[in-house]
Amino acid sequence: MFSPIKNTKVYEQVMDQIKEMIENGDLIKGDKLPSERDLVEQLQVSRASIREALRALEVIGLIECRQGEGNFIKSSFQDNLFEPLSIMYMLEGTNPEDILELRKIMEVEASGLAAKRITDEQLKELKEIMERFENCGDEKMNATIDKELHYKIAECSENVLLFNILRTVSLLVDDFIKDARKLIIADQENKEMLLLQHKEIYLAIERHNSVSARKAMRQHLDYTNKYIKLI
Amino acid sequence: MFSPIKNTKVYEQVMDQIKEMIENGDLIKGDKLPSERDLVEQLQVSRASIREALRALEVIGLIECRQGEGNFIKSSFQDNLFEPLSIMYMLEGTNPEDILELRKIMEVEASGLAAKRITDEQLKELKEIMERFENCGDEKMNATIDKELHYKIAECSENVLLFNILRTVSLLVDDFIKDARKLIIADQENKEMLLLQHKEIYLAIERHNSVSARKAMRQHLDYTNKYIKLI
DNA sequence: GACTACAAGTGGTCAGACCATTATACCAAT
DNA sequence: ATTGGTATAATGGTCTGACCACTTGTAGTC
Repeated sequence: MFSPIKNTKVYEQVMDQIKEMIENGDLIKGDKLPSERDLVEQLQVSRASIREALRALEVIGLIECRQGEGNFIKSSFQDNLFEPLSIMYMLEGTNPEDILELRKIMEVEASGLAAKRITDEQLKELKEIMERFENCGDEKMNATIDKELHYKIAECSENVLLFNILRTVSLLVDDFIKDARKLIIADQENKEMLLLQHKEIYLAIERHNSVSARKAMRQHLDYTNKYIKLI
Repeated sequence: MFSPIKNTKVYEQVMDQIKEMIENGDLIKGDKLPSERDLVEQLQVSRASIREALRALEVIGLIECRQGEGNFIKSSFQDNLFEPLSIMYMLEGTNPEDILELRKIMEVEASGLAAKRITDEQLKELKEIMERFENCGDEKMNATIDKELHYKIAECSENVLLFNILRTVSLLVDDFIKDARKLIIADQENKEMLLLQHKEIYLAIERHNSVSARKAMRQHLDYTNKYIKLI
């Protein structure tokens, strides 16, 4: 019958107005917001409220605050999801295997899409990463390149949303199972196995063979996931 | 050679301390934080800084602020991701089809997992929703039950992370293509088609047939996605 | 016993001050 | 002409103390 009264806080209204300007395109990536003191006059609220709103916009990844310079609309939104996802993971009583499962799902599909959509240009970049991967002795560097490779494949899926979420999920994996990667690579036999698996993925993508790419990625992640779970 | 000096702001330190207490389990779901004035004394900083930190924690979904009562650790984290994901979608120049594609990927896999893991109890609940879906004439109600069904299937995947992210992605879809669902349902022929498709999904899950469940869900989403893209 | 009115505690907002950092322009020394 | 210093203004960061708005509990009243 009745709907509850919503008590709109000032800082929420400030947030909304700024968000709206961004949605409307009045403010775009990299733009500088009016100074906090200007906003005080324009919006007729206290600076404290302005700042609370800005703080909120900052943590959701919309703006970037630089002391002495000003407040800016962020130009990269790649890491927005990490904080909230990390919190969800921590407090929702999540099974650690859930995250591996989720990553597998996304990575497999990303690989399939990449095989379909990758351009020659991107293929060259991917090949270059593969070569560095093969010729790399240092273990730490090896792990870095491994990440880079998966990252690149995800990017080639040409689905920004998938790419960014997958990236966030991978960060979570790294964060909570950070030692596993090293352990896997430390073993020489594994190392060769991994190299082989990556090669298969690469070749499938190169041939634009989506089915093979998904299969190769699935096998690869089944292998590494099994390893991680043992720890 | 050198690494940049990090200028740690006060509100960030406050955030970190509170987050740490939560990570350590000193504060758990539903707990009440000390009052802002208490925190001022304990942390020896101004209330403004405390409040900026609390605001930040609020928007990432960690705490809930209730005027007159206090600040509490949130007990549900289901909607944390929406804001940042929505922003990413808006500003990253995302192709609208990306989100449909992503939803399809996740929903198909969720359906497959649900077929594997669903309990008899959950099956009963799912069946009950299906029955309501069949016997429902009202279009608006129909859309609601449709959502409920997909939602339940995702839940039965027993992967909290997948469930929550899928839920968020679905919210995004609803938000940006909100009229499509009505249009689809408005057409009587479609309506029967959709009912049939849902039934197939349900039956596959009931038989714990993962492959069929994924296939049925994929066909269903191919159908609706095609419809949406026409608009 | 049920209702009312008040008081205490809490988050929400405001005003104004000062600190810390950055950018800029100008100047001096080389 | 380049480098380094200096003064200044603009901006974000922090602090203080006051008051408003809401929730809760309680003492008082009928």
